[in-house]
Amino acid sequence: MDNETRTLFFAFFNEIGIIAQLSRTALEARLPKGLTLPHFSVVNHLIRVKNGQTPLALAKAFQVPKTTMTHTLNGLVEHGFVEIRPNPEDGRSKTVWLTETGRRFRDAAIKSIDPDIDAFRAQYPEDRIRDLVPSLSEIRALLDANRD
Amino acid sequence: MDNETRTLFFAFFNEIGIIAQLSRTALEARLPKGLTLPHFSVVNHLIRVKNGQTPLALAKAFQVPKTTMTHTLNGLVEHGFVEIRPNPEDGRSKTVWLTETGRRFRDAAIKSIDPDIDAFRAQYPEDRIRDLVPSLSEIRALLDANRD
DNA sequence: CTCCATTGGTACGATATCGCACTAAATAGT
DNA sequence: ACTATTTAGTGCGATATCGTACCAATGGAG
Repeated sequence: MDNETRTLFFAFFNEIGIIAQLSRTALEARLPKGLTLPHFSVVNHLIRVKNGQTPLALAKAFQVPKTTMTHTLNGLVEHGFVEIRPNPEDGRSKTVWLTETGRRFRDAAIKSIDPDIDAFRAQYPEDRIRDLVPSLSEIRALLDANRD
Repeated sequence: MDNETRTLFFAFFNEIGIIAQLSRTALEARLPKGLTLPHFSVVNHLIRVKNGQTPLALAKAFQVPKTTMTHTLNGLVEHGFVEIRPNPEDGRSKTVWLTETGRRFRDAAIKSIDPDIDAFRAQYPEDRIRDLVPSLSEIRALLDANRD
């Protein structure tokens, strides 16, 4: 393979990786101690997408192994942010439901993150982000499909 | 803040996070067992950028805490991929040098990853990636600068 | 109905990541 | 020169991540 091509793709995925790392760190700095990006993401997902999802559905939504999701959900249960109930449609499965405490946690997190978004938006305009998302979404879907 | 704005930025960073995760997993599947993306990245960096860097310089290049870099370098030393020598210019510091084994590891890794890049490139053309990199690079630099 | 392959979830162990505290060397201020 | 501060690296403990093995429920084939 052409070396410049390889360098280009490495540079691309490298930038992606560093942005992921920096944004994650920035977000976690706003969360109460002991809570991580996955904790916030799951709660946010339950609000924005659908409450009462199964653990496996959540694991797939975030592209993590199911054991990792089990661990994340245990943390959320310990904090009282979600409740786990049996799945009436499948005895092997469970469902995950937000609690009022979980909603308050999410609202507080949003409130403390908003200023950071504003600051970032002032330096990198919303419209430019809007232009990037479809490309990234397509790339994400391709990588996901290529995964065996 | 406008809710749609917030959703947009969350979507953006979410796509970034998932791409980072999927690409990392895909790369690590090609590496010998026990070796991770950071291991490969450091070796690659020593070849592409500069041999004989200090651990702290490497930590900064990859935006990880220095303790994490210490851990990664220990793994590389155990595999015989790098040698650590004192830094003649600073008694507190060290320098990291590739070994011949390390070069071979890197060459073999590249060879096994190239087909994946080719497959991806067939679905998402190189030129579109080339267009994305400057924006991502700018965003990475902004996030890095905003980090206190 | 019985068997067997598949599926959802967890227990456990290995290891990656990272914050905190510490040491030793370098540097700045006086 | 002397002291205080900063800097490079490590030891250690906490915890996030993930692979393997396992169990229980499901669903399909006969």
